[in-house]
Amino acid sequence: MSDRYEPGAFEATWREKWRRADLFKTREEAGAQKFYGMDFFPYPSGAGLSVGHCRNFVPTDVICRMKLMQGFNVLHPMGFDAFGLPAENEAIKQKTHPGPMIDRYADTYRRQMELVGISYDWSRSFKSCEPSYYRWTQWIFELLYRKGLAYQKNAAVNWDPIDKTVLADEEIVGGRAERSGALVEKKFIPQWFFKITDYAQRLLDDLDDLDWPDGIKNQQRNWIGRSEGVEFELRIQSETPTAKPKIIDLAADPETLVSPLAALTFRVFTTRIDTIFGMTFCVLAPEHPLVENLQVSEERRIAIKTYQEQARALSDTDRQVENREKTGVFTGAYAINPANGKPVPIWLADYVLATYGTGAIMAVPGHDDRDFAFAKKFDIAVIPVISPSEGATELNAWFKENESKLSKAEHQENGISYLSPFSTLFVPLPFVAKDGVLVNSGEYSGQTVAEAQAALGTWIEALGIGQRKVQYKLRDWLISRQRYWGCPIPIIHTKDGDLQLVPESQLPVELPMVENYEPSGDGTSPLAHIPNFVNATDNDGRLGRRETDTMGGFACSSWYFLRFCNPHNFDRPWDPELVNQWMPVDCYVGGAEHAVMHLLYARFWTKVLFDEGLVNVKEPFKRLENQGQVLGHTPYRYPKEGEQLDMGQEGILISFKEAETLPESEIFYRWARMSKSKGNVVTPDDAVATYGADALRMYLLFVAPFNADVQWANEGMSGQVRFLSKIFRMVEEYQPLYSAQWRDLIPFTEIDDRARKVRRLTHQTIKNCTQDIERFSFNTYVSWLMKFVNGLQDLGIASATTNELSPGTALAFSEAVETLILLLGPGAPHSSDELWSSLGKEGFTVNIPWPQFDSELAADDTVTLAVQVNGKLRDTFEIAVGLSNQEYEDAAKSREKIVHHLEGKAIRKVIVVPGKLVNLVVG
RNA sequence: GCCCGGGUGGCGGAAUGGUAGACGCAGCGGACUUAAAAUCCGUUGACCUCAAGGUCGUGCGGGUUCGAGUCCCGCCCCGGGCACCA
Repeated sequence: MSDRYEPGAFEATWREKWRRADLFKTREEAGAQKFYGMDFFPYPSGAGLSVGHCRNFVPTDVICRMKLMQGFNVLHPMGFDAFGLPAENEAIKQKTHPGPMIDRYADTYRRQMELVGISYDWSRSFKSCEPSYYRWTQWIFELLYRKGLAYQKNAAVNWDPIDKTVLADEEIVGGRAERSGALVEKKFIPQWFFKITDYAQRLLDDLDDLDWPDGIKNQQRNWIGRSEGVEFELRIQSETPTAKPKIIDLAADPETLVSPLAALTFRVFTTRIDTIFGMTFCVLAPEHPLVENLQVSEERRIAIKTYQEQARALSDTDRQVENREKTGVFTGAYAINPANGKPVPIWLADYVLATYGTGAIMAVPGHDDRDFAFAKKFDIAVIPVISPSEGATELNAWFKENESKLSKAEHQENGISYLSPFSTLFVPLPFVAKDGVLVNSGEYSGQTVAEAQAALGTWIEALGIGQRKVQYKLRDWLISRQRYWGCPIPIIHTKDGDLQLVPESQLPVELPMVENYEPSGDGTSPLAHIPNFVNATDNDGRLGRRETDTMGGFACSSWYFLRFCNPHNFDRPWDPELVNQWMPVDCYVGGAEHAVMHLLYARFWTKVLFDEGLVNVKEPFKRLENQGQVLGHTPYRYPKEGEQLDMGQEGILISFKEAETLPESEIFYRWARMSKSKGNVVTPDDAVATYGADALRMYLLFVAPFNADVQWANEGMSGQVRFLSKIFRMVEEYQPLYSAQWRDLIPFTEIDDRARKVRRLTHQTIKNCTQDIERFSFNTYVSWLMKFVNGLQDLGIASATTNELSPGTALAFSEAVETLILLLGPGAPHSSDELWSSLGKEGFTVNIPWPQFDSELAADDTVTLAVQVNGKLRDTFEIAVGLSNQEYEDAAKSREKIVHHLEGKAIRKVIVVPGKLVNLVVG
């Protein structure tokens, strides 16, 4: 063996030995505990892996390898998320078929993962585009359909004109398609949805018990967007416009009551029912169906139509511009505020969304920012009904006195400025805080917001015009894609326009292998233009039409973790016994960008499958960890005069080659996510060739906390080369004195002070390494190993061969060397095996039991006691552990330096933290 | 605007309310060497001081505590997510 880390000499050899020994085939020993460790399902891109990807799966590998050594049955699989837009787009660009292309790319991924020594059980691998897999994706689709959780409806959807497909809300960022960057357009076509909204509450509730990063849990909570409120009905009165709208007293006007218009109603949802007395207008979304039924003058009808068309033409981006000026149009109709019987105008405005709640709101400009902005622009009354509790009484009195002045007409003349007389009594409007008291609200005046919400909710329910309701922002999951490269939806449209499921026995509906699969661009899938595919016989033997949309890739990744438990089952998606044996995934590792897509969908499917009794877990991923990104040093140049920059860019991306040719004043560097297009990718191939796989692994672990971003520097790996070399040298030098029998001999050998220190260090290191791997603190895991090596050197292991060692010390060093090699195993498995064999041992360290720490051996017999005077550190000294508080106190007081600080002062208080610190409070 | 993270030496970062800066990188000084590489030893937060020693120091301002990087209140800055969701 060499006295340094020479990866070229042994790493590939060990990987070959692991492969031949089938070392990572999943062990399923009866009686052993299980550990399911998994990385996110990767899409194998043509660029291959970068060291950034390794940052994900090296740590997972470390924890899986430790669990293997601890005797767990470990399931550590890897497969490929092969269906979907990225693969199809890439294949179109390359003028090839996505199937074979993905196979090639996946092979590259696998080769690179093996190069880094990841312990995947490849016998369980699959790609989501294989019929043997997607057969069961379709099977689950059918299950959802039968349960009423999959449905088709004509919907306004997000249309990506570049990728020529429909996209889910989640795939749109700032009005642009996340993938293609295209401005998303609106399109009305029939779409398939999964009814995830039925599970909103459970998806929210069950987050509480998950061991996930708080950030991800919060993102999911926000995405689900639960809010509690009241939904109630408003009656409408249409009327022809007059110069000044007259106020209609419904009760006093029998005509309005018999008029068919009087029966017109619409519903609104509010979370602030306590502000109902302050409702001064209502707003309908432009798309609200009621608008067509309003009887209004021709003039108004035209204005309304114009506004509706404007709103429809508006792209989502335009509509979502920050602080956009409010727009709207008065419908000419009035609704009756049920709280006080007063009519309020009904407006149309696009700040109310058709897709949330009822698509209509009661507007309370006094206590809502948006309503206030709208009221201000269109000069609508603003009536305060909530006040900070101080001053509420005076305010109420003022309202009582001035009630007559508060008519609508009066207000319109005075704008909102009429509030100024009591501005001293009132905070500026809109007052949106909830810690206030009702004013100007009839019998509810004086109640707190919370009290009034309860009372008014009850009142609405008793009146029979509404009820308390919970609303969610979560929308149903849009699953269909008008594209070729995806899992076909197993549905046949019959002649009569009915939908039928393809019988289970006929699954999978296979994707036809065709040459031309490019998007048709007409809003239909390319599959619609393949007669052999489209023409199908329905279940009654008649000619029907096959559904030609395919499922988005998130369907495939919503259950793959179940298939890994039983990947080659031909008859069933999985054997429940096997799935229940392995599930849930104990540790799931991947990027934070999937917070509200994949992770929410997979949870939804798992719950549906749980309800069906097909799995016995309600949640798929017990623990989730997000790795930080690896950023590459990326050169840019400043723009030349007149040159256009992309949004948010400060310069123009250039290659490293180009950067070398330009003067320093014209270029600058930024840290950017590694990507092929930025040319800043460091591949594992390069890193392994130059520094070695173990050096790469150790550097990835050590460079930063697991979830923090990393600024990549190749030089960092040379530090790990140095550290590993140090270990090789140490083991090489100690090898002649190594005794494999240390465990048996130590009990019969005298352990001197030095031996005790060696053993203490060894056992403390075992404890710390085990704990830190468990809690994903890999950087400190590596640093404990470094301290271990440094410590053994300080204890003279290097001079062991030249100096006489006591038998006990020699055995203690043998234990230490062996332990070091085993603790190193998860991080640097090649080196671990190489060192292990250099001690004359057979086999692989991954099969050797993980070292056990002995708390007695790990315990210190002396401590460094810190002595503070008035909280300031004044002295430290070594003292035995296990003394009484009094003994520590006395020892501290007798220290020379301390005596000096105590001179002439009285000790008022003494705090003793046993074995740590004594704080003397003097005055 | 709302919701999450985060702010510690020249750099990456450590630190269950108890000795701030572990471990490493980079630097500096030295040993070995004809020389270099490799390796080893020492040193490295700032300031005051010949020294012993002392003062300050974890984004800013307050507070709780015998004791605060850590807890509380109020801000500032950076990163991420959501956003006219009633």
